[in-house]
Amino acid sequence: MTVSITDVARAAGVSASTVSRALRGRPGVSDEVRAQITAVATQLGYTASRSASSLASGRTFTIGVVVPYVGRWFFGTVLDAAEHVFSAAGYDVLLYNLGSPETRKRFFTRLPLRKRVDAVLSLLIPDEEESAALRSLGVPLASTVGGARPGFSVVGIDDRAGAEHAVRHLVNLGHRRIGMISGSSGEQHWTTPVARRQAYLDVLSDAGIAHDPALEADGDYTVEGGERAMTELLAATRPPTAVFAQSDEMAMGALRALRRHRLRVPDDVSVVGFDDHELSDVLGLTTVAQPVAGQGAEAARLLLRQLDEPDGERAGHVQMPIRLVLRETTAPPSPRGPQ
Amino acid sequence: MTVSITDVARAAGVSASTVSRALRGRPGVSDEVRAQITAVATQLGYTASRSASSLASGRTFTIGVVVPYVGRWFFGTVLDAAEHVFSAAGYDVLLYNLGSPETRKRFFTRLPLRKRVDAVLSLLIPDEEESAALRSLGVPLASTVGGARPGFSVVGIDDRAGAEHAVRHLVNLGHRRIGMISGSSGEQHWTTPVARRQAYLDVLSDAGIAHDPALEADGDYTVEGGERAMTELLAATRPPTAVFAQSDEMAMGALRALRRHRLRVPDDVSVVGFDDHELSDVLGLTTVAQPVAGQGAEAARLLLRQLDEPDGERAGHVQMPIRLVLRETTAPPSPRGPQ
DNA sequence: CGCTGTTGCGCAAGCGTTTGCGTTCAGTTT
DNA sequence: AAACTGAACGCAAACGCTTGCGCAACAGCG
Repeated sequence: MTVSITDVARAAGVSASTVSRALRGRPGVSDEVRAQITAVATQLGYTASRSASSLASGRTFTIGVVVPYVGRWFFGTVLDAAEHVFSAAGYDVLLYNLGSPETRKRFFTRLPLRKRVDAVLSLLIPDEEESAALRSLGVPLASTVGGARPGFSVVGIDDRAGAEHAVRHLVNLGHRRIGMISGSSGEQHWTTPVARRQAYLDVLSDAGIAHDPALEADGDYTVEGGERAMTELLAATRPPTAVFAQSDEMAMGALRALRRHRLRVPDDVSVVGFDDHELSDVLGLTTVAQPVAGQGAEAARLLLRQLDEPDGERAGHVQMPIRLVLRETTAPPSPRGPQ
Repeated sequence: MTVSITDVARAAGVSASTVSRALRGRPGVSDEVRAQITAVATQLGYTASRSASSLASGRTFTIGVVVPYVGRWFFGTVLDAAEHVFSAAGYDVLLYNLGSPETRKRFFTRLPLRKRVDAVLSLLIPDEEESAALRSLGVPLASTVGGARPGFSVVGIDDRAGAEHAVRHLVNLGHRRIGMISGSSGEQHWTTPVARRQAYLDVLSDAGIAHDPALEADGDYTVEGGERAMTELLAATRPPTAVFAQSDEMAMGALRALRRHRLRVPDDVSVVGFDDHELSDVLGLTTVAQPVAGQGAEAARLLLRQLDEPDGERAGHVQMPIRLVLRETTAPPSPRGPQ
């Protein structure tokens, strides 16, 4: 039925061990024999059984990638880039999409990737317990999206600096009433929203602007959430003349809410986002750009490096650059204020 | 080091075969013994090695999913939904991201998923040769995105009807000069762009409108391509008063081009897209909605069904519903025309 | 010309499961 | 009471690779 290594061995007139060594570039095979074997193998359409070879060798040549939502632009883009790096290095990727709390819980208790992967890339921030579970796999770990944990290589950005850029930009334009649409504060161990908020507070304080809690709203990192949050902010006694959204998706929701309220952007209200979503350019959204695909690729490379040098087990930590991208949703405040 | 089936067997005072049968719910084990074994197994944190069990049984309990670009909204969403169905059924998914022609070629010649998967879901349209390669795997096959091929279950939509809705809507509004931004016509075997274009031609002809080749441009299914295409159309001697873009992403590019040309939408030019991208709502884009996640889930279910009934090998064919979603980018043509 | 190194290859023992078949034994049937 | 059931379980042979070790053959050295 399906051609095995002994078929190749027989056809080439050698032993199975020699075929194995020849095909994987191991030493101990003369050049002529190796050439002959590869010829026979390709002619027979032979591919080594991954199950068998990983059972025998202990290496699986596959990487587990866990993601909260593959469908979301950010994660899809990171995954895309990481997958390219992995597959170029001969690794397959096993994808786990852990959107709902139940799947997530089930995943971490049953740990389906035990003995199935050589490394794990996590695009979600594991809590203390989850990261312990991952560490118990005994393989190199990496995660994007900040949230350093012991045993993990992490690649991320300086959230604080990014948010500072965004808010300072608004301050520099002359805004004094600056709102913020924050990410979900649901997960405590997830530092990004906290860091960005702190930057917001710091910049305001530096500029001598009193912090008004009525100018903060939670947008849950989604378009709809951003729309809701913006609507809330507009309902404040003295609505903001500018808002900083902690993600572009929320900023887009904000734009939508503003349009529904017949407010002009940036004439009435300025908006600045965070991420540089692929469609932010289309919308003309001013935002803090971070290298999303770059982070995925870098994290993948970090893992591969750890796989190559099993002794130098040191988990890396890479900080990627950010920059403020000026587009068309920010401008000085209108002299007559919003409305 | 890591706990194996014999460890469990020893701890439970039974043989490995009994452990295997007990844990997988096979008959031939008394209830008490089974309970005892499961208790011991969970207490020891035992998970069966996938490599070993698939080597022995031939079943891998993993599904291969091949995708052109995980990063793109459409594919990411389909994948997301499919993954949920698979993982709920106890299957893992092995992801192959085949963006570039080289990776794609390498994938199909080396076929890394030979003996690695129980089924394959393809989100790209394989050409004759590629689909033959997939068939040679001897496992159930399914694909979304139309393009029926022998041996494949396919779930898709009525592209023709969808495009007809879109174009007829523009005709009904009173437009006579209707442009089209089409998808890449690069791949011949890929029927979607052809079907949508045919619908466009038919509706025009039904309405007694002469077809003007200058009103067609290729947008390559990307935002940038859509922008370029719209720019081309606007450079025509008599530019269109409305355009039908074969995807929302291209429509968004078109919106961008229009804004750059200081043209108002829908006052000067109407735009209708196709897909109902998650951000189309934000942009107020009128479009033909198709159930994207639904298609992924349905395709996954089709595959699982084939895996369950290996005798009833019949490949299914599912057509999902579409509908025109009216938003804010379409209106009757302005009396004074564009410009 | 014996001796030690290399080099190239085959042998066989795993790797951790699954599964067909054989055995045991309690419970039925004559 | 002997013979006959099944049910419950163990034995051992796969599954298709990898890899440590052994063994030739042959080179280079004194």
